[in-house]
Amino acid sequence: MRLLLVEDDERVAAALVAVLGRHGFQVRHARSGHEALDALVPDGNEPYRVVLLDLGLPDRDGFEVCSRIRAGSGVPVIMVTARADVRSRIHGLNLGADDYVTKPYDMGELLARIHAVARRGAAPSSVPAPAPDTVPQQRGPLESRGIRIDRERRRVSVDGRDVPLTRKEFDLLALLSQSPGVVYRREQIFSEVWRSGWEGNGRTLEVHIGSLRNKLALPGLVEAVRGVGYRLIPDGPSAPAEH
Amino acid sequence: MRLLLVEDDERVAAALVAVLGRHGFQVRHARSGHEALDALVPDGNEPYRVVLLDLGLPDRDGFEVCSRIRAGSGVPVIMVTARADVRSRIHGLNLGADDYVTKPYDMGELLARIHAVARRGAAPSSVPAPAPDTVPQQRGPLESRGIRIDRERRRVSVDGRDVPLTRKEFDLLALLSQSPGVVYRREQIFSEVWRSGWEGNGRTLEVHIGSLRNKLALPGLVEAVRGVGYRLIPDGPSAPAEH
DNA sequence: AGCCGATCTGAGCGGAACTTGAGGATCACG
DNA sequence: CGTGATCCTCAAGTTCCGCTCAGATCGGCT
Repeated sequence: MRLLLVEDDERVAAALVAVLGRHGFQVRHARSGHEALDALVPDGNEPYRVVLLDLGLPDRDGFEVCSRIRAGSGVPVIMVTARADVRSRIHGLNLGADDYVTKPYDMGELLARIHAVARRGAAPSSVPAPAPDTVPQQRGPLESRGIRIDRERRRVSVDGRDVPLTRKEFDLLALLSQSPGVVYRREQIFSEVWRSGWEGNGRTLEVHIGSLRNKLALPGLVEAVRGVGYRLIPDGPSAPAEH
Repeated sequence: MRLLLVEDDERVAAALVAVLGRHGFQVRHARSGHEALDALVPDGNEPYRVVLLDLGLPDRDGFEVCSRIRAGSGVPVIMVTARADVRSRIHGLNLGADDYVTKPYDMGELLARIHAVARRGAAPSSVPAPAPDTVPQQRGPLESRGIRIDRERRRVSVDGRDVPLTRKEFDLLALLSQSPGVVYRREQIFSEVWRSGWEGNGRTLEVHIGSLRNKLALPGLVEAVRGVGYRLIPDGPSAPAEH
């Protein structure tokens, strides 16, 4: 059974490869997200049954790698990370991870979880051939429509103008901008931007969306999807053709 | 989306039913393993997408219920229990559970995990009745007849043209397109697209089908099956038999 | 404590989405 | 063919949901 291990720490990787090997896995070790994505393109070989995604500290990248993997393949992903906070867990799972394991973990349990997702199997290799135009996944500062998002500095600028945002406004924008075009449902937004388990009682979300909108001053950027949630309209002509 | 909750504590169950209901699940509550197994035998209704298995202290029984469920059905199971020790975790996962969550848990995380296993979907049930409808579950964008359904973005396009749909219209199309050719019965449609088992009194369903049809402008795509429900006519020349 | 910005809540508005009802079309079956 | 059941269309209601504004509350800072 082939397994793809994504791990940037050589020593951890070596240990894992050894253990997994002893348990019957044929492990391919990728040192970076980029290498992992390369390894996942179908090459006629037996496909990977599981991806073990363990990016050390730059977890932001880990999340991104996860959603990119998910965008291009149906292979099950287990995120393994030191970030144990609930927000990160939820975020990882919502991004498409099948399981989320925090360090330190028990090796036996990890093995059991690997088997669990492996036996559940890959989704119908999501898009066999045709997926030309999909996945404009965002990396680094989002640069579209003149918007620049600096996640580390928590800074946003539009056409060079610096736009000061409050915490919630920024988190909201950061979340939505992760995958421009995809609809984030209300519950998902609440669970990721607010403390989890919190049910938005009043008009909280709408108000923040509102203020985000007029601070950015980019009409049509943040679109409400009635009864579902919100999304960002990506660059191009989204063709707001009416019925 | 139907969900089976197995929980022997009434109060815990009530709370969970409430929360899950608010998050769009149609929850059936089973008080015992026996009841759960009963509930799982196929009865023509929409099948359960996830089982939440939460047997309080008599965990021994919990394990047994899990493996019995697994023996008879491919439905994903999440074990929720107070037993946090590694041995139990491993045991549960090896018995066929898809995830193992220990109390106390974060509600948001539980929801995320439910969604994770639900989107991975049921494995072909090992034992039960002849699975005639091999349900070619659609994962990536559906591409057939020039119609493209992007569930993440909630976008539908026909021959490249973007077709804006309302919520019900989209949900309807998304449901029917899950298994093109298979007839969805009215009650089934109502229980999936509308909340809670509510028998559509008026001509609601027909109206929505109607507007879906002329928005898509693909004559013959959505077919009514008299007295039963609706279905999508798949690509091929399934029956050019004119009369 | 007192200030000030950020966040939350509630009411009202407007419009999109949904529902309902009636009449006409179509189908299955005798 | 005739008839009843079922489905489709159209044009009202009616509900629901997102937007805005204004005031209340929270929380960090001096």
